[in-house]
Amino acid sequence: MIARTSAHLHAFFKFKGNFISNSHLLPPLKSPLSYSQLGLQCSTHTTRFLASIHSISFSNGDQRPQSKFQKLTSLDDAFNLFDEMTQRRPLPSVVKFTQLLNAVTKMKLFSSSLDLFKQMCVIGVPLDVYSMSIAIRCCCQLYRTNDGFALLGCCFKRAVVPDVFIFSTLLDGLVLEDRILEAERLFKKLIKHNLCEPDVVMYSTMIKGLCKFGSNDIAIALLRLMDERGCKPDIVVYSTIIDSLCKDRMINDAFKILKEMVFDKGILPNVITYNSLIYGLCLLCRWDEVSKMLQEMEDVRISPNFRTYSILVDAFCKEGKVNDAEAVIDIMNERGEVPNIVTYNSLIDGYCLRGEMSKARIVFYSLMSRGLVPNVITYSSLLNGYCKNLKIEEAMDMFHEITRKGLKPNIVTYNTMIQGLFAVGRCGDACKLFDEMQAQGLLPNRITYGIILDGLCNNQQVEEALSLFHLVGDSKLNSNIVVYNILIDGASKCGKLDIARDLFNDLTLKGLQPNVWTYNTMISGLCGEGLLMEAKHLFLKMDDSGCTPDNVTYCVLLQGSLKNQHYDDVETLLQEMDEGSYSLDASTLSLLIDQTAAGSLDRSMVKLIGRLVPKELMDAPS
DNA sequence: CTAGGGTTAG
Repeated sequence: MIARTSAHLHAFFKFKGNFISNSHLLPPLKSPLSYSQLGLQCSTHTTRFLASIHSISFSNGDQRPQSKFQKLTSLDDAFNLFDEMTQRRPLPSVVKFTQLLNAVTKMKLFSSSLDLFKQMCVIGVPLDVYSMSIAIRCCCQLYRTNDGFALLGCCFKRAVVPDVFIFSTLLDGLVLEDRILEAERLFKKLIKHNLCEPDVVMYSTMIKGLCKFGSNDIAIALLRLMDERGCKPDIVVYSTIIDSLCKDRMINDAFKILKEMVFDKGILPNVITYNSLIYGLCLLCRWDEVSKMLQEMEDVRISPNFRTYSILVDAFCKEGKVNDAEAVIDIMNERGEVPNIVTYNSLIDGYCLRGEMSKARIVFYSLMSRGLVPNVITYSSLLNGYCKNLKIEEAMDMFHEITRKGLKPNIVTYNTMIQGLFAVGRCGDACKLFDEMQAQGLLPNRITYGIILDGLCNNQQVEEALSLFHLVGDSKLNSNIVVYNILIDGASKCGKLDIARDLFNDLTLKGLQPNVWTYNTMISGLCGEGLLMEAKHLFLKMDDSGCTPDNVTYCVLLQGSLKNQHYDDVETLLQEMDEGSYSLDASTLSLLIDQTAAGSLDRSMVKLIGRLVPKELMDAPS
């Protein structure tokens, strides 16, 4: 089974290792810009689509605004109205058709909207810059930005001059598809060739793209540039940047930008800005400041909305503070913000992560009694809970329940289940499921890869994991510090410290930054082999390279020092911990107590040790 | 009659 497994995995990752898509480069544009110069290929589908578009002259219908377009609530109504309009003679104006198109687009029915657009072309409604921009937006929202560019080509052909709306929409499409290089290129061309003067929306779209790509600095540079060019950044631009900084845990920078917005530009934050900041503070577990933010919102009379509550519920659950999450849900109910399935999913996940499966099930039944329908995420959380508790049969039941309920397990479901099978040592079944997943048309991702490497390492198949790793080679999959952390841990735990060292050196050569985990794993491995000097050396090195040691680092080093009778080091470490507000974990603490009792550790340290005991351990009866 | 920002499973 093992041999079959590995051949299998190898074969897969060898050929599919690079499934993370690369952006396609746009050829440089020449002025004047034309569709073909944008270099985007039409699909056959698009070609047919274009072929169906004809320009025929039209008669003007009446021009008064009609509210019936906004009143449309169902697609059927829209189609009926469309049919009725096409029967009228003279044909209603393009404005009427565009209003209808817009109504359907507002319902997010982009495909239907495009169908209507095609029919408009067929019956000869002339296209103007408005109708074109809506059609292009539909393409872009459907992740068919290339088709959007094809329509841009139509604009050129029929002398519709594309405006800043159309270009912003296309830019947004490229950003949506992660084609950031092309987005940048398009943006620069537009400015360079004076095709349109970017407005605040276009800047904000480009800034969103830069943030998404992880270049907050460049995004901020663009913020400065727009200001210089006389385009005033507004709350959306600022909030985009603030949100990105918050997501990247750069909360201080986020507050700096916020201050600039408020004090230099006189723009007050709104509920969206607050939500971003609250999210960022939650990520960093800075609960005091979260509550300050909520207080501030109340002071300036901005009510928290559904998303605010959702962020809080989710954050509390992730922190294990499920009771606090429950309290937030109560508040939501009181204030008429009805919790939805996502809210309850967070709660279920919170209980599952704490292993409180019966409570998770209670929430599960209560959400159903409220008429909410569990989705694949609900089941995946429960599945994950059972897996983490090593209740593999229950997990399997849950897995099958998903299909029984007519839902489809997704990549997360499979990843979770595969991880669960590895956790109980059922490697063969894990691999079978890996096959099944692909048979279902799901592509393994970097998480799958990590789970498999980790699963192999923890089931005495480190060699297998390493050969899989080498086979994947220089692919993007291996440019991930997590992969190294798993392998370094696996290698050192089975006594292959040389390999662990090699991996550690290799990652730096690749330009990867070791993180706290990497250092902790290496230090732990070195301590395990009694190589205290080398471990201490690495400890100093990590601090030098800007990686702050955490509790784990100190506890690992303490345990190493204790087990190797380096009592001087124990004292130094304890003092450093005291100065840096670190705390002891349960196992290190009990080791310290044992050694003090046995007389090998000086009693003068007891007081110091006492200060390092975290509150949780004090309360726990042991 | 057309374009931009916030939460959500591993």
